[in-house]
Amino acid sequence: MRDPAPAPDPSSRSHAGRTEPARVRCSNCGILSRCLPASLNPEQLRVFEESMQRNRLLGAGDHLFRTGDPFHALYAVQSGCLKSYMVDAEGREHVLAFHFVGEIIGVDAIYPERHVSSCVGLAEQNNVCVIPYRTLTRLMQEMPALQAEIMRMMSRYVLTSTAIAGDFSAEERLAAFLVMAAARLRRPGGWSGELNLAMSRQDIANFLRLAPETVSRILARLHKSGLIKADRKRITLVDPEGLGEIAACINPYTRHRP
Amino acid sequence: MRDPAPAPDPSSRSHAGRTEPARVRCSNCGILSRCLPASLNPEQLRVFEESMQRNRLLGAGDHLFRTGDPFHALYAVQSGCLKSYMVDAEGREHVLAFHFVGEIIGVDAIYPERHVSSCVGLAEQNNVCVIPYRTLTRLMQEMPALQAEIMRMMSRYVLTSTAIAGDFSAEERLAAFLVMAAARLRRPGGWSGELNLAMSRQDIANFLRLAPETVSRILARLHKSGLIKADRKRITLVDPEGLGEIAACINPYTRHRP
DNA sequence: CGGAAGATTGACAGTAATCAAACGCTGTGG
DNA sequence: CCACAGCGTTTGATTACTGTCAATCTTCCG
Repeated sequence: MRDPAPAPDPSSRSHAGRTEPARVRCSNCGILSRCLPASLNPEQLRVFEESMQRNRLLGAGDHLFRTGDPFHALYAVQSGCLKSYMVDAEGREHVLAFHFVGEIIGVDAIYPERHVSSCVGLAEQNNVCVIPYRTLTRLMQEMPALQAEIMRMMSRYVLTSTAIAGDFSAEERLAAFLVMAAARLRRPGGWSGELNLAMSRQDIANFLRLAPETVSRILARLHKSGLIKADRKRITLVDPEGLGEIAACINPYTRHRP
Repeated sequence: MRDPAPAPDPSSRSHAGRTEPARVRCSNCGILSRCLPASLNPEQLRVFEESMQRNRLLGAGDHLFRTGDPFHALYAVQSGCLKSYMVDAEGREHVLAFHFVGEIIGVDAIYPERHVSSCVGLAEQNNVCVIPYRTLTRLMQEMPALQAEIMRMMSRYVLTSTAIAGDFSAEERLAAFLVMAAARLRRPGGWSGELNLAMSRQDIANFLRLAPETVSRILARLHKSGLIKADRKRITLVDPEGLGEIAACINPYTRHRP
């Protein structure tokens, strides 16, 4: 999330601004291995790059799109962290998903052809690659590897959606959230056990359909149990196994790997 | 669900048996307009048909697949109704989805390459078309219309998953469930307002993360309010508008249509 | 007809929400 | 450099929605 961005394009260093950064070269991107075009060969990768629009750089609170916006493109998170949310008729906010580095945003808008949720940046800098949908579908025709990756990606999306949707206790859901976040933030290189969450307690609560007070209380309880260390947004998984046991029910990420 | 099956293949009348029915011809199928190959031209349709395996005919309680089974194919519901569910470590059953006529089963297994849920028939007869995944991905390459339909289908899957997952009251979720079921069961031809649910109260409860008693109570309450008539599995939506108001929050099906 | 399974209704309990207040960062301005 | 405002977080007390336990009723088959 707010970790040192993995080999960002130099031009994106024109930070602070909505001044559009230059188009990113996937071949130089530090997160290529975890992104959509991971399995493309060099020539395909070049074609894929060519079809991307300029990246968008969002500060904390900047919107990528809002409910009702027409759907034109999917987005890949190059750095940062974003949340998709809806506000219902009663004014309650529902967080549908958090989007970490390497993940794809916007699949829920394909069918309705416009965005049903809003998407906002959480980290201080959020760099997203813009993948025009029309182009993407064309490329899928030519690149079986890309098509396969997209199908996997959407399948994974369904898995994660159904995971938290289940009938689990507050503690189980929060534990699962932490384990999932850890799995999704983990770099191939290894991992210290320390999370740096970009989202607020309120966001976590709205995602897990809990009150923010409940999130605090459970985090405190897990802390006292010695399973985690919770200091504001810096959360350390002291006993991942123990956490995983609590979250045993859920967690597609730990259960099934191809 | 248990409605008169829409123009089923004559051979499927060899009911009662697991004796495999002959391959169904999509071009003759009564639900073609609501199914995956809806937008294919006649020639493409012929090719699509050729690549299908024999249909599977399931009685109530028969399993289509179980957790852990290797993933080879997606399934399209030609008639009947099925549920996907998981049993967690504590032995609780979680219903992930109900599958109505025209809907696709198995997308959550694409990523893990084996089934993470079990799928079982609910109606007395459930006829599902078997679409080998390997073949499907090949056909997608050649048929843009098929590819587009699959992307829409998976997007819709994400939408419905996130709908019920939200933080809504028991009444809101149940109302939304009824409205969604009505929308998904509605024939193009029109509709009386009467539902014939194939699933038990327990199934509904496990899907909506409620106790079966709560489902009963809320149905009774909605009945007294004059919004529905609930007689066992036969539920009539007397005041769909009123129901829709309660479910205002959720319901991708009523909200966004392309 | 009788038994079993599912559905309904009632009484009570528990988890998590709500209301309320205090605490601790963070950033600003004196 | 420190004071203070503002916001998010934490903690406590109480409420309420929904779950659990239990009994009854209905339907469906054997």
